[in-house]
Amino acid sequence: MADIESDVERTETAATGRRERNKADKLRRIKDAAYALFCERGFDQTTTREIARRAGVALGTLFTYASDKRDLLFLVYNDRQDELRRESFAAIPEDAPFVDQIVALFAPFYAQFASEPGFTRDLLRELTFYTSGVQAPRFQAGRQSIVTRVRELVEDAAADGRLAEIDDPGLVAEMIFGLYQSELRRWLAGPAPRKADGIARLRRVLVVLSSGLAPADSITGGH
Amino acid sequence: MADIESDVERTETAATGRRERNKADKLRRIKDAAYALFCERGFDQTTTREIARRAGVALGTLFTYASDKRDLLFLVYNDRQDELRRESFAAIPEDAPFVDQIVALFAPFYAQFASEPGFTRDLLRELTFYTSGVQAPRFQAGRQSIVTRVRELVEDAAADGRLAEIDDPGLVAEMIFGLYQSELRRWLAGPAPRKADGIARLRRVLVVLSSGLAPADSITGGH
DNA sequence: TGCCATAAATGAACATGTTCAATTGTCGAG
DNA sequence: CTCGACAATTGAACATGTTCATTTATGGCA
Repeated sequence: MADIESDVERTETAATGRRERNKADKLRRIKDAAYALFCERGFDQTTTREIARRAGVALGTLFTYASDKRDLLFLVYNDRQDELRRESFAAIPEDAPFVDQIVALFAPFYAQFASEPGFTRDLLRELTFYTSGVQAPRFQAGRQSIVTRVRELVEDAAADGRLAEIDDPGLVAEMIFGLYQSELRRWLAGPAPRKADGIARLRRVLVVLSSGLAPADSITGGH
Repeated sequence: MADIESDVERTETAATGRRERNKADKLRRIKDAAYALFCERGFDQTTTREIARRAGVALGTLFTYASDKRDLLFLVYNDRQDELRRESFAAIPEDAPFVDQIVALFAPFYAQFASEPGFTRDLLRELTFYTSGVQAPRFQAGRQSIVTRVRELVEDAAADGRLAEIDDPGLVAEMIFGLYQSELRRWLAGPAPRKADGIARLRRVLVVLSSGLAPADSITGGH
């Protein structure tokens, strides 16, 4: 038995010990099981026992990786949020119209959410005032960094004249993020949200908002 | 026994039968107990058994008045929402600046929510994609009627020149409601939200939005 | 008044989230 | 290799939302 384990150990990454590797494996299996079941059945209809069974761990093990069932949702989503954030930050075109930049920033989220609308609905419900779980700080930090990126875009656009002077870029960034969220909710309230529809509505909303943010001459020029 | 019951019946409102009156009494007690406990302990920490005990009914009786625990939240809130809506519609000043009208519309909600921030947080979480419960249609209808009132205010303001021409008043109304909601969430994320702070921020947000909605001359005139 | 049909209420039984004392597995020291 | 210390895992026990067969209360009728 000791020989076999030694063999396995050698074929795996040598740097990490067995304990560490077992933990990582279990975490991976738990995340996969939870995500699959949340998508298949929805958050409320998924039981923690079923997640544990599919992950091949005991029921209690779940609660050493997440503080509670809600936290499992964010254990799963936080990884995805990081990917999406990287992807979306990378997709922002430089020197493009402000609205195009914001749309490009949010587009990857729409793409992901359209593929799993049920999961996203549950997420949007559970993230409301979610601060207690172990995964909460990481989630909230990720979200904050998106708002910060929006603020930077506002500041840059104001600096080079694509937008008018902005008194409070932070306030505007939070307004844009708030509008994005409410659009997301409306979009997901329908039965089968399509990315193109969501993006189109978001653009219209941003155009209405921009009218007030654009330089004065661009407004008077438009009429 | 029959005599006593007859006496009671005569002293009460004669129009309704005993069965109907009993139901109304129970419903009242259930609403009161649920609201009190949701406020005291929060939604998650309140047990249905405790609500039933305080209301003086059996556990199962709760579920003849609400489809589930979440529905109890809206059984309680729907009455309040109706009051708040009446109050807020009545408080809208005519021929006042558009932003003042919107602020007046939402002010009663801020007042109520400031008095029970915990209850409101739970409500904001649970109302997300809430459509299954018996109380859901009434709640969603009430909410829709607020959006409709906002749209009317937009249309009226556009008609008499307090705002610029609006292509899609419905879209603008939904934007305003969306901004109100996101402001509410931010306001309630703090420890002890004060009405004046929430209203002040809402006003600032509406002013930023209005810049784009105002007639062109009022913008160029401002600078 | 006595009786039946039906609405309403009941709480035991079940399903599922969560805890925690007991067990098992891992690592480093000798 | 063996052992002790500690980290990780386990699942039985408990707490609480929900269901439903049974019981109780009510109103109409003879």
